[in-house]
Amino acid sequence: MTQSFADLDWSLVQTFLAVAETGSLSAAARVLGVSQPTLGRKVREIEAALGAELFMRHAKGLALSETGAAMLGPAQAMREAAGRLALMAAGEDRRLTGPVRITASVVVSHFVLPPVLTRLRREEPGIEIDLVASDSSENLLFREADIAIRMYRPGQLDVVTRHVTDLGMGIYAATGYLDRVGRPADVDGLLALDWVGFDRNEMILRGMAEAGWRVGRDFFKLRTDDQAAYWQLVRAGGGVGIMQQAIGAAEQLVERLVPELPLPSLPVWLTAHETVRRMPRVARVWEALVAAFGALS
Amino acid sequence: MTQSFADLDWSLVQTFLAVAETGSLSAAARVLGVSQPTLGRKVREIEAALGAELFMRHAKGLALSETGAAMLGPAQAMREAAGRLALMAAGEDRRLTGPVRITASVVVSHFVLPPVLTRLRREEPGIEIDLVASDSSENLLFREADIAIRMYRPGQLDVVTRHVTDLGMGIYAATGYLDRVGRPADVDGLLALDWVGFDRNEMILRGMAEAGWRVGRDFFKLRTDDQAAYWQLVRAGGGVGIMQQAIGAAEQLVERLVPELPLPSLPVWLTAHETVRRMPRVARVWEALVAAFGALS
DNA sequence: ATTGTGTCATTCAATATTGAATAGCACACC
DNA sequence: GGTGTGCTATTCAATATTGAATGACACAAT
Repeated sequence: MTQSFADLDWSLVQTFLAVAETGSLSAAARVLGVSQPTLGRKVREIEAALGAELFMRHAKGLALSETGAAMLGPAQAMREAAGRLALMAAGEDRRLTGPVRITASVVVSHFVLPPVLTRLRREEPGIEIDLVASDSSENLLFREADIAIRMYRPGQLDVVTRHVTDLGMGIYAATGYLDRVGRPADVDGLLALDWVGFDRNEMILRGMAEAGWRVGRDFFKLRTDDQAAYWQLVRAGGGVGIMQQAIGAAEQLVERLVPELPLPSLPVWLTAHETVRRMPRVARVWEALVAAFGALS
Repeated sequence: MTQSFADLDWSLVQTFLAVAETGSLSAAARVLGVSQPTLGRKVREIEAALGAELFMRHAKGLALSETGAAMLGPAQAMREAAGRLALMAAGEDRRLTGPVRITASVVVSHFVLPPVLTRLRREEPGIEIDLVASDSSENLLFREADIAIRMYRPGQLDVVTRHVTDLGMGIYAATGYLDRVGRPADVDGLLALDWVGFDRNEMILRGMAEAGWRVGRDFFKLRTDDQAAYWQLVRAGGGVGIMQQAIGAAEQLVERLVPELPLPSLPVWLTAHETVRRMPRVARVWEALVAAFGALS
């Protein structure tokens, strides 16, 4: 029997939102931690319940229909309310055990956090960590992450921020690349080399401007906003790039260029909603991150 | 593994709301159409997921804790958003088959609608009807009902209203009661009898005021706001009461008193959200109700 | 034309969830 | 004290749901 509108299962709306935002059942399944056939059934279920086609099926995923697009507003309003609800409950949660979700940039996730979190897991086996490697800004207000590690000071309301370190930066190029083009003796020689940069992300442009180098986007002949891909391009000899000293130093395939050149360092901020920050297990992870980043200075 | 806050199953919030508003697992189970053990498990599940105690258990049900009370706001915001979402989808639903939810007062539900809905079921077997007998005002904005039958013109925004009939009212008393106290010859004799009235509901007081009878709440020696109980009290000889003529006429155990006395009639309004009203199966039920109430005039 | 990739839809064994039945409790009524 | 009522918590057979495996499809790359 078809259920009434008033009886719509709200978890179906959750499913709808995930599929709408990822663009496919498979991707949404990965995000939600369920299987693709399960999501397929749930999408059909909400479409049947509402008597409306919310998605148009394609070989490479699902696109929102007009109806589906119209529903995004209220669906996102539900998520906002659900996040507020979770925040209220967080104030009551005194458990030291349970999950903590951390979001950090791809590079920090790959190179900085693994040893930190591994040690924390040994010290606090009751705390489970979800690490979300993402260069986008998660919304802490809605409990999409408990702690965010950022390279800028977030300006969101009601969040606690703490400056934990400044990451020293260095200029690197692959040994193979340098063997081929020669090692520059000065800044002019350095700037004449091929450079790897970001695409739309202006962080490097701003950093170079701060160092007094007026360059434009086309100065970089290889561009990507994916930070992991960025470093792989540099490692592979794609050109000169900028990376954290701790990461560059650990890499055998690259050489640091012109080490005496002062570069602006990269500030690292921990961020959390103040209610969430007070939860015992989040506070414990926060302390561990403060100590770990402090040791990097 | 304890799930993360971000992964909270929204149907658990739905459960929380139903239990919070009904005050017990058993009552909420009846409302939601699931079993009491199922709701018991789901309440424990959301409490575990949020790491907070939302309810205080009692022998006669569950009372909200402070945390639970604080969560009502965002939970109700979710329901509001879910209702808006359902309304948007309703505009797309062109099916003539499926469920339609009607809410009407207890008396109309008991005495007027059964033959109407029975005939409609024969004519449109693809339409399923949920009849909610309730004297409270459902919220049509949130799709808590598709069509409401009311004795007053609703003032809600975006709803379509239609005045379908005026119900003639009459004064009745049980034959047994009248045999015992005598049949009044005039209005003074009538007012000297015992009367059955409402408790907090002022509808009868207002009706009598309109008829020029200034009486107070204590004029009624038997009082209930439950309209079915009201009529049963009159039928059982509890005193004089006012009822729709169609209902009074069909009842063998009562007699109409002072038929020449003009009473204000009771207007009947059909109400539906305008988007919902356009859905084919809701439009069909609306037509059937218009025709049925029209035949009562 | 062939191959590889990522997608959705289907099947069915495995797993999870549900609800009937029941126990136990608190309270009101007699 | 005994009985009736309405509640929550527990057990376990019945039922529903899930996901592994698979087929089919569209598209890009070769």
